[in-house]
Amino acid sequence: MFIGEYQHSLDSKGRLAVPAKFRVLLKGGAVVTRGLDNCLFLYPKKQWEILATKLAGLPISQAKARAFSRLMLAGAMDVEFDNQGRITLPGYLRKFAGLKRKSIIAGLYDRLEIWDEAIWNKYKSGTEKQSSDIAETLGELGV
Amino acid sequence: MFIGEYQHSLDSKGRLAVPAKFRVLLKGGAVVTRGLDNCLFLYPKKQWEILATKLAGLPISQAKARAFSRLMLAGAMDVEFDNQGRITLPGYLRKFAGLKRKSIIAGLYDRLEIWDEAIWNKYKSGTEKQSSDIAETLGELGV
DNA sequence: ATAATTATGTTTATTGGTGAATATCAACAT
DNA sequence: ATGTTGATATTCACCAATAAACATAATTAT
Repeated sequence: MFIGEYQHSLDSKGRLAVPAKFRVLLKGGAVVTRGLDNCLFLYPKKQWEILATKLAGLPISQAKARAFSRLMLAGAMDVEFDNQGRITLPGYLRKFAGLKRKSIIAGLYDRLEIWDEAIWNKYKSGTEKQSSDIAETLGELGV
Repeated sequence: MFIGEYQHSLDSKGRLAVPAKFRVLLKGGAVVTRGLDNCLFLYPKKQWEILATKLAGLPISQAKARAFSRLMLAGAMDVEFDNQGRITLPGYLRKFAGLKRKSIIAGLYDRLEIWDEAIWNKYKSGTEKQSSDIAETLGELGV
C-alpha cells in the first residue's frame, strides 16, 4: 500500500515521474482525478472502478450528486506509464491543483495524492498546528 | 466508459469535434438531448434507449414527469459523425446550452456532457468551493 | 430555372501529446 | 574516496488530433 512523501518535478509538457516504488502497484492501470483540499487523487484502477460505479449510480435528479460526479468523473483521466515511468497530467488538472514545477506525491494507503509543493507546505503547517485538535475530533469518530 | 474533460471548438456551422477517444464508444450511434444545469447530454444509443423507456414509463398524470419527459425526449436528436469525427448540433440545442465558440466536453461515465466553456467554469467554481461539503453529504449516501 | 442560402466535405496549418535520448543526481558497494 | 548502478530530470524531435479556412454539393425561395 502507499505510504510516504516524495518530491518530484513536472516537465514542461506536464509529465510527472511516479516514484519507482509505486509503479508496481499501479501496473494494472490507474486514474487521476480532482481531489479534496486542492490536490489530485491517483487511484489504482480497481479502487477507481468501485468509486466510479457508485458515482454513476447516483440519481441524476439530485443536484449535489450531479455536482460531485462532475467533479470526480469529469475530472478523471486514465493514466498510462510511459517507459520512463511517467504519467501525463492534463492541463485542467494541473490548473486545478495549482501545479508548478515542483510537486509532492504522498501515499495515503489506498490512493496517492499529488500536490503542488508550495500548497502542500502551507497545508501542512496549518494542520500540524491544529493536530491535537484534529485528533480529538477523530476520537469522536472512533479512531 | 467516458471520463475526463476536453475543450473543443464549434465551427461557424455548429459542428463539434468529439474527442477521438470517445468516438469508438459512439460508433453504434448516439443521441444528444437537453440536459440538466444548462448543458447537453450525449448518450450512446444503448444507454439512451434505457433512459427513454424509463422516461416513457413515468406516470403521465404528474406534471413534473411530463415536464422532464418533454425536456429530454422532445429535445433529443440522433447525431452522426462525419469523417472528421464531428457532429452537428441543431440550432435549438446550441441555443439551449448557450454554446458559443469554445465548449467543454465532459465524460460522466455513461454519458457525455457538452457545455459552453464560460458556463462550465462558472458552475465549477461554484461547486469546487462547496466540494468538501458535498463530499460529506455523499458520505452519508455511502460513497 | 436560377440565385441565394444552408449543409456537407476537403485541405492545410497549428497545436499539443507522445516517445526516445541524453544528462544529472543519489545511493550503494568496493 | 571512487566507481557503479538505478532512478529522476531535461531536452529534442516526431506524429496524430484538432482548428480554421476553403470548396463543393444540396436545398430552398424567388
